[in-house]
Amino acid sequence: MIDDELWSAIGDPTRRRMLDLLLASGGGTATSLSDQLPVTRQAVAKHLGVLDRAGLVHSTPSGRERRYTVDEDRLAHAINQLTDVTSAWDRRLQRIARIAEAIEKHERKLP
Amino acid sequence: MIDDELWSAIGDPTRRRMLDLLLASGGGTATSLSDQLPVTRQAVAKHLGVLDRAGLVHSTPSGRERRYTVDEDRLAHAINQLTDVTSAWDRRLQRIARIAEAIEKHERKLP
DNA sequence: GTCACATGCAACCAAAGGTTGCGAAAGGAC
DNA sequence: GTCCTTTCGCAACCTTTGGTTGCATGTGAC
Repeated sequence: MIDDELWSAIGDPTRRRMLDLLLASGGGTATSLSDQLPVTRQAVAKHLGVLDRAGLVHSTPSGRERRYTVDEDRLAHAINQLTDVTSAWDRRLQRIARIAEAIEKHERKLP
Repeated sequence: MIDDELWSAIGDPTRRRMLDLLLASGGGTATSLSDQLPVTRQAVAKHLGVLDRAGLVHSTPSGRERRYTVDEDRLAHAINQLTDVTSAWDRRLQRIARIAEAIEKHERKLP
C-alpha cells in the first residue's frame, strides 16, 4: 500500500517545484527558494517543514542560514510508489479496454 | 507542462479510491460509493463534482439516481502526465547519481 | 396515496496553503 | 567595539478545501 504522507508531500504543486529546484541546484535555503517561486519565504518554510517530516529533505544550519538538501533515496522511493500507482491504473484501464472490445465484437455478431 | 486541475483532481486520496471503485464496478452513484468509503454521501458528491469539472467522470441522471462513469480517455491522459513527471524526476536523480559517482572517483585519486 | 430512498442545497467546522508583521541571531562594514 | 543588513523563526490572520449534519425535493415501489 502507498504511504499517504509521502504522497501528500509530493502531491502539492509548490512542493514539487521546490524539490525540482533543490535537485537542480544541489540544495538551497528558504530564502533562495522563495526567490524562484511565486510565494513568500514563510510559505516556503512551511513546505520545507512538511517535506522534512516526510523525510524527503534534510536541513543543516550553517551560520545564519539553514541549508536544505534532498534525500535522494527517499525521493526515489516516493517515485517508485508513484510509478506503482500509475502502472496499476494502466493495467486496469487496459483490462477494461479489452473487455469493451470483446463486448463490441460479441454484439456485432447479433444485430 | 502539466495540467494543474487534472493533477489536483487525482491528487486527493479519496478521489483516487473513488476512481478505483468506479473502474472496478463500471460506474456508480454517490450513495453506492459512499457505502464503500469512510466518508459521507455529501463528501462523495463534492468529490464527484471536482472529478466532473476535471473531465475525469461523466454523469447521467437515471430515474431517481445519478450514475457516474469514468472517462477512460481522460484518465489515460492524466496517467500519462503522471508518468511524464515521474520519469522526469527519475532522469534527474540518475544524472545526479552519475555526478556523485564521478566526484567520488575523482576524490579517491587525491587523498 | 403513501412510504422509502437517492439526490441537491445550505450552514457549519477543521485543516492546510498563504499572507503580513515583528523580534532575534549571525555576518560584514566602519 | 557599533551599526546595518540579512536570514531566520514565531504568531496572528485570511481563504480554500475536505468533511460533517440537517433539511427539502423528487422519484420509484407498494
